[in-house]
Amino acid sequence: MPRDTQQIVRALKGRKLRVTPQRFAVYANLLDRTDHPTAEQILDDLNRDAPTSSQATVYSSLQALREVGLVREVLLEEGIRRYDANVAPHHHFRCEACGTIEDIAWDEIHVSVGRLRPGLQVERYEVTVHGRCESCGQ
Amino acid sequence: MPRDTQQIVRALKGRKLRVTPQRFAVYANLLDRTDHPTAEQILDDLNRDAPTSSQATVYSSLQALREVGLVREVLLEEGIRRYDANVAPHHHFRCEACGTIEDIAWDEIHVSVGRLRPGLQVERYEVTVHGRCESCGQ
DNA sequence: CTTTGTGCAAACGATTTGCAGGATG
DNA sequence: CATCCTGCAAATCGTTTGCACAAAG
Repeated sequence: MPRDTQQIVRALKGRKLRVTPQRFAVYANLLDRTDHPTAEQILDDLNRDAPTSSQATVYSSLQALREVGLVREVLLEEGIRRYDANVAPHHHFRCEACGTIEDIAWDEIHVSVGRLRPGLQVERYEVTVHGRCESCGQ
Repeated sequence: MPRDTQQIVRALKGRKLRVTPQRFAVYANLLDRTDHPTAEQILDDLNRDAPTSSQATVYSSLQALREVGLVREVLLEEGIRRYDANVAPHHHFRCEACGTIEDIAWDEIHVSVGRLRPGLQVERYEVTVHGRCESCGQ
């Protein structure tokens, strides 16, 4: 369910990215999923019905979107790069059974990172929680 | 500075791993560094002076060590797999400037992961802190 | 002596790159 | 119409695999 087209166009233009159909599609796709897909999954999804974008273009679009801060990379599994259009601070939960990744709202976890050992300047942090999701129960 | 040889041999045997020179070397190397090296860095380090181990062997040793719980994989950067012989629970700090990774003792950070949303069973969690290390100053 | 591990080289999968043609602002 | 982007295919990088030989227990 694509959201407001104008909004996406504005986001891209605002970041000085040319609005090409491919780039638009990649970002729109990411905005409409909460499953943190890999580049390959996005590509497959985009080309499901009709050919929309090439592999190289999806990769370069993701890179561009990441550089301008519209998309972030999520690293929770060995050698797998996932993407997320939710760039607001939040934590992640990963089901050890099925691999599903879910967002955890920032306030759901309380963290107090004092001023660690002297010399380390903290800029940001995030928590990764591992466990079992609802469907994988115990 | 290799630590007690006996200790390493015991650790391997205790996990039912044959004590080969290559496997011993990989684990010893990891025990003696705190920089969370990649497989390639370990390989280079081992073969610095004399050829010690082949690439394939380092990879398979790391996998074996990981399976028996002597080593863990650390994922903090895009597509980079690092290894750590410190398997006790702890957090990580990554300098955004130089990429250095440092361990943060478990008690240095206080986290309260309540029982998130119903259905999610928490097994473990860890915090990743991003910032600047001492040498990269402010 | 049985089983497991090593080394080599080939195979792989994901990501990147070079470049010519096409689209955007 | 200058610049940036796309698509293709080839190149690259880290990791894995198959297999014959060697070593460990």
